Amino acid sequence: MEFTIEKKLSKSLARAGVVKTPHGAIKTPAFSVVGTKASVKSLSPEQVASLGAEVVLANTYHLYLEPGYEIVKKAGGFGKFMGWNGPTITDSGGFQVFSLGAAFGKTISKISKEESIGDEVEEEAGKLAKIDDDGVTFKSHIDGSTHRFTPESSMEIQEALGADIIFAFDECTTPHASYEYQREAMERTHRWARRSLAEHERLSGKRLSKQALFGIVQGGRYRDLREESAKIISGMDFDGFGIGGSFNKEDMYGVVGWVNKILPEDKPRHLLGIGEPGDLFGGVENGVDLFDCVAPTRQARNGTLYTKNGRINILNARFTADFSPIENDCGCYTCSSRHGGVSYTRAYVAHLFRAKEMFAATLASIHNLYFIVNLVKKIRQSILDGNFLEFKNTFLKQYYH
RNA sequence: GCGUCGGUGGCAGAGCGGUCAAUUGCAAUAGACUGUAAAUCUAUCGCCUUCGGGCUACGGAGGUUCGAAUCCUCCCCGGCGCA
Repeated sequence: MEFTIEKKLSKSLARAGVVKTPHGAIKTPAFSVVGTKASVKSLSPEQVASLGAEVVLANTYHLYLEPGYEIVKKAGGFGKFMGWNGPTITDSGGFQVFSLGAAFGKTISKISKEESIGDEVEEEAGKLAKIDDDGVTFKSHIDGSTHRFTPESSMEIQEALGADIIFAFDECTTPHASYEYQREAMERTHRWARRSLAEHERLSGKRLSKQALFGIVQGGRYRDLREESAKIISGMDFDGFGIGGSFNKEDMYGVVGWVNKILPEDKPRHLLGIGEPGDLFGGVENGVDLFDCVAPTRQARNGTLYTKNGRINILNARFTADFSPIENDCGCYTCSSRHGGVSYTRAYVAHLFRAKEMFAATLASIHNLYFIVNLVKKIRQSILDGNFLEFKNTFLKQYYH
């Protein structure tokens, strides 16, 4: 992997560049589509490509459970397995430490909107992930069977999955964890980062085209932890960096800025799991090159669609007889007239959702992914054109009016 | 005509003397979703409300009872059986 910066802005940390991978280039800033189980839910790889996506991210834990990493390895890696020829990324399974651990059975998100920080009572009962210093023991959410992930096994699996960019095994914490716990988890993530790096070297040292390994910065919402983590992870020989963990919604961009001021400028930074429209501007402005997020596809499947005037819920009664496209001047397949001279209408998409037709998910996902992927492309162009701030202000004013 | 079973909130369908404005599912109306445990989840879902409560309701009309969706009588409607 190779990273070059084409243009940097002087008034912010924003930059535009290119990440070159063995499977093609990613023009950054870029949004990586999420295809957790080697499938972007409800979309074919052709649809993913034609909406403009350049890179797909899959998940180590999920592919380890099914179909198993040996199968994916035999297939030639998850990209080849699913029929995606472009660049690929795998997450390490670190997010499942959170989602199957502290967050399991609860409504908490990695983004906190309240001030209820540090008041979470830790309960072990019911969790599917148990953390110790050496690794994490998971109970499969599919059949309850027990599995063990360590930094070493995550590297081994990710090597088999064959993505161009892989991540160090980390612990994603909840935003409700105390400062003491955030520190403990961060320090553990640092030790795991060293082990991930060492194992990756051992596994791929002999290979010519080794996978790029990104280290992950943690530290929750605390400035001293985030800066300490950025320094320590920067000091390791990673090819790029992930910014992970939990955030408080209102100070998320600030946290990203603290970290990116410390991370080496010449390596790409991936803001893990973030990607709602407003967040993309905040991320880019604070030095982020890569994003991935399930929000566009998950929300699409649940009827929430992005428009430049904000989100709409296509299931609302007011759309049942609305024969205009989801968004008038949108260039996506769903909104354009590429398929027989007419666009799909809000009324039709609403009907598909109400009738529980699978095609609803496809049309909605195409629209949302196009919206997000293209928004990041426009952000990139605005950096190159030198009008990032104007674009940001115009967009956000209209979107969050 | 006789017998029999049944008529419950938009639909299906529980309840069978009080704790019933009435279980549950669906539909409906909103909301949520940020490295996918998710084509999921949450709330509301008779009318009014100063959110304490008030009012009208289980085919219709009477009745029994302190109290009825629940028991009795008659009527209306539907299924089935016999004529």
